[in-house]
Amino acid sequence: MDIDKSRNFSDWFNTVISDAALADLRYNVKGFVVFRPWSVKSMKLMYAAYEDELEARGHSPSLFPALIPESNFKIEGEHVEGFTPQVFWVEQAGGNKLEERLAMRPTSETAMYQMYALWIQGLADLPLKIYQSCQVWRHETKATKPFFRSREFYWIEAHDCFSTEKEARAQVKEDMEMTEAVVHQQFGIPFLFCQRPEWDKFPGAVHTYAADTLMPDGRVLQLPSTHLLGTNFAKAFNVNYQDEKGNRSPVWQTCYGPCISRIYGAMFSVHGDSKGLVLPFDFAPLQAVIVPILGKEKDGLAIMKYAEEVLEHLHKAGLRARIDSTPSTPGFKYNHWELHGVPIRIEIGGREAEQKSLTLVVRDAPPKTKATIPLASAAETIRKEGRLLSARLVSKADAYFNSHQAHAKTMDELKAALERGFIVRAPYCSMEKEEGKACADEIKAKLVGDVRGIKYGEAAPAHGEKCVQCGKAAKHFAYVARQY
RNA sequence: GGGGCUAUGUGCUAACCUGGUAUGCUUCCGCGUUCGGGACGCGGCGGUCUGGGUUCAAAUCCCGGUAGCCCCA
Repeated sequence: MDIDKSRNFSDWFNTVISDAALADLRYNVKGFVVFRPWSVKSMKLMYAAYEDELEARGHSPSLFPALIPESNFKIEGEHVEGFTPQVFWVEQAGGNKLEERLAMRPTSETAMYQMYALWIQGLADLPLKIYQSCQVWRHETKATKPFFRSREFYWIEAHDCFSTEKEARAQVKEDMEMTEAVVHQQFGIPFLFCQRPEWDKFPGAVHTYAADTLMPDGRVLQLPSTHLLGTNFAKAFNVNYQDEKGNRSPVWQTCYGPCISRIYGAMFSVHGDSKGLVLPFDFAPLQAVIVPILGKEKDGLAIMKYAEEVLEHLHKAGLRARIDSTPSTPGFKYNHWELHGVPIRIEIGGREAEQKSLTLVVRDAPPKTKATIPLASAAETIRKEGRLLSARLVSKADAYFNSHQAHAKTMDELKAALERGFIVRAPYCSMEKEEGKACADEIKAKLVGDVRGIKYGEAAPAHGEKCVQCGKAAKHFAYVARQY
């Protein structure tokens, strides 16, 4: 495809979606896209990795209904206010108007917590840690973008209840650790965890922490967020437990929402190159593709027979592999599978069949880098090369992310860094709504930059630091970036 | 949320200004020759987003709808 994603990311993104058949954007409802097999296979692997991580940390799967009665939806005040503008409503069934309209869940707090109220009686029922993998619907801004911001998306939401604030805060921290373990270490996507400003929290939450990653066009994209809900929802939905003294108290809650379809978009955007997708070995639908080079008719049969033997060897080792025996020429297939991000290509012609060897090409290798290896150790070598490829992707992505960070003391410095596509740290007056929002609005209006919040765990600035915008004493270092 | 641009077969595109038989490439199907970095020949299938208006006549002009892309908030 040959498009430089750092020069024209939008063009690269749309081309790769269409050429690698990740999604079909021709479905005729705005903001809704058809996800095609090549992206879905990867997303299923990503779901599985995430679900394993959640279950290893004590979460259990459930499935809640997609429709939420309006009366449930309206129980928690801030939540209603925040989400109502985005809700799709079901108002009719079979031509009859419903007595009460039903919200298509934009998120499931109001579906799940009324059930939690029934399930939780005492300390023995806590902690309760439940997740579901599902799709949700939000009537987003008209600037929809496949994978990044669509009106229907596929995610996991984990909703946890505890008897103490301390445990809930520990859960928020664990959510961040899971994000590191999965999104960064496995998917290879670096990010910065920010505590969002008071004016930019999840509706109904006490605190919101969200992972921001950086796209090749210099805009940040929010990946998983985790929220300390406090006892707001528990009080509204009567999710109470009886403590040792016999008192009924509301539970402390957290929720965590990694959006797989968006993370997948971030993953291929971060790792892709001018030839197309580059996928981490563990999340590629195909880990190795065998391209037979048939030559003259009489050799053809022997070559195909040997290719089958190689495939069987790889399948026995548990690798996802196939032979591309379509009639196209080898050169066409090389380009085709590079576009699709298959990590390892195996070329098998007359020479390989004779020597019982195979020629190996790794997706991110410099042009014309090929190695010939013996069949006996092929699966082992492919696994090793796959691991190395994934590791290179993480370090390349980290290097890019780390080299696009800046510090600004003045609005001019901030402006310059934002224009270069950086995430910028700057001293900032306050994350409280009354004191700090005006500066964020100014920064948005003047510099098209968004105040993303403060970095989790980072120390406050020394005395004497002044807010980059208003010049008042800075309580925080804020992180500012252009956002999706 | 505001604005701009656009919609012709699977995809890209010509014709649109100046109304009159819809162009070429690609994909796809068939046959044959090919195969170590995007092969080729011959034959075939397939199209004016949608609703209304103007007109003898609409891909073309006008109005609405829907969808897409881009810019701004």
